[in-house]
Amino acid sequence: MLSNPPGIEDIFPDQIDRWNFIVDTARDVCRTFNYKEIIIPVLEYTEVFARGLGDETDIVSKEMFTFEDRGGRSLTLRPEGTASVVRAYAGNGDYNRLAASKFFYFGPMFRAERPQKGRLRQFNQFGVEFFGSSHPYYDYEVIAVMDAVSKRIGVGDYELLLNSIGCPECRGNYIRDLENYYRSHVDELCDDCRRRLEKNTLRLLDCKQEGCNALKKNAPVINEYLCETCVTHHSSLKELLTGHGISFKEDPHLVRGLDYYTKTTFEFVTTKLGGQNAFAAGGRYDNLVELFGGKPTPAVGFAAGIERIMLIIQNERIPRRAVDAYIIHSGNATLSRAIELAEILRKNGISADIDPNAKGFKNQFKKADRENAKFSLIIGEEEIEKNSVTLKHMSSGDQQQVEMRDCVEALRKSLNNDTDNEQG
RNA sequence: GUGGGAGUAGCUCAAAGGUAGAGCCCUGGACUGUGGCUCCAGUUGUUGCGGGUUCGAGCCCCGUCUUCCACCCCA
Repeated sequence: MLSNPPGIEDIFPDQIDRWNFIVDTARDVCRTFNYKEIIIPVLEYTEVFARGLGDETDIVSKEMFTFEDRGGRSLTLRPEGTASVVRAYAGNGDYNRLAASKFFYFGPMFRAERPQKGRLRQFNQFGVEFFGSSHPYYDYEVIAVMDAVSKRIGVGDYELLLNSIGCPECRGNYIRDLENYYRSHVDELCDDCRRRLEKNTLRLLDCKQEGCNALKKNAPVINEYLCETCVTHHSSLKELLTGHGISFKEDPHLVRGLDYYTKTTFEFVTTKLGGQNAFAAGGRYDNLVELFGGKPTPAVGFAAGIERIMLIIQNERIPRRAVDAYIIHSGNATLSRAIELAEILRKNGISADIDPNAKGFKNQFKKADRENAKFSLIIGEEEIEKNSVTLKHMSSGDQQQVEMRDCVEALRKSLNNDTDNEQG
């Protein structure tokens, strides 16, 4: 038996209603904020990520699926979406000449990590990116999109963590002092943190080891280093969030794994994901478009993990999409009438299924039941003689015989009634 | 990449180194034109794969694959 590569999974139909519920909700929320869907490629030149995310980041240095094409150019399966959207935006005059552009996307991402709960090698993200203004309203807006998605999906008990990591200027001062502070305590650090000290000082604040955690208390805090512009931006954002009913928790230790962030960073976190806690994360990246060769364009966005949200709501009941009509026949002439009926129903937008091999009504009713069919339609010898069809409402068991030509109308009416009742 | 646990029927799980089992599911029957409930019967299988130890391995050993958990990191 062949198997999947590790961390690369199939999603079978029994999970699809849940999946679509998440995706449809996200898409609909984006629509209400006037974000436009963009489809970006899965493969990019490696340079897009190396330059965009930073050579020294973990993702680029050890987690990418990279290979050469036949011409010897290095290609990489995208590990995230933002770099691609920025690449696309920067290179497309139809959009980058506009005062503002608003995009969202869905799609699979690839990272060569060791799989565990909530962490796959191929996973799907839903992401939102805004280009064209440094106004804190847009930081608020993308956060509001994710907050609305979370609420509508029913992600319970989540928290929004918020921080500002400043602009390159004020952050530079901060990192220098942070580095000095930790350097003076280097013998108290764990091995990982000594490495972080050389590679990515900000990540020292993430360590969960006891010794390093203790050092955190007296470490310099980013807030005190932010320049006036960054401070103003951050407090405006906080006012907007508070003023519009989005609660958040300030976390001065919240840093992101990618180099491109400036000012705002945020994470939506929950305790339901095992060792992982974030199901969406993002921030502002005011310098990335320029880095990709575009004109300087402030931008802000986030990405959410669809599989992680699937895990969070795995015990919630999601309405199951079921076939409208299961057609039951008794072979021969009744089968060909049954097939005709299926065709008529389908052309009228009513979903219909049929099993040509089925023998016996009992057998077919069982299948209808298993398919969760709303109606069973019987076409047997008796119905053929009368040119009629018997409709059986499966949940109530009610049954009526109607003229063949009235079948579509009768079904349509009953299906609408059911929908109204469900909604009411 | 590091460290630990696990892998037996479609699923959830049993089986002191000595003949592979239960529940659910599935198939059929009781009920030949009526599903869900009940009862009865039946198939559940290369014990992940490959080696080794042993008279004998689902069980012990080695390797490998997959999976889970944690670390690293991240959605």
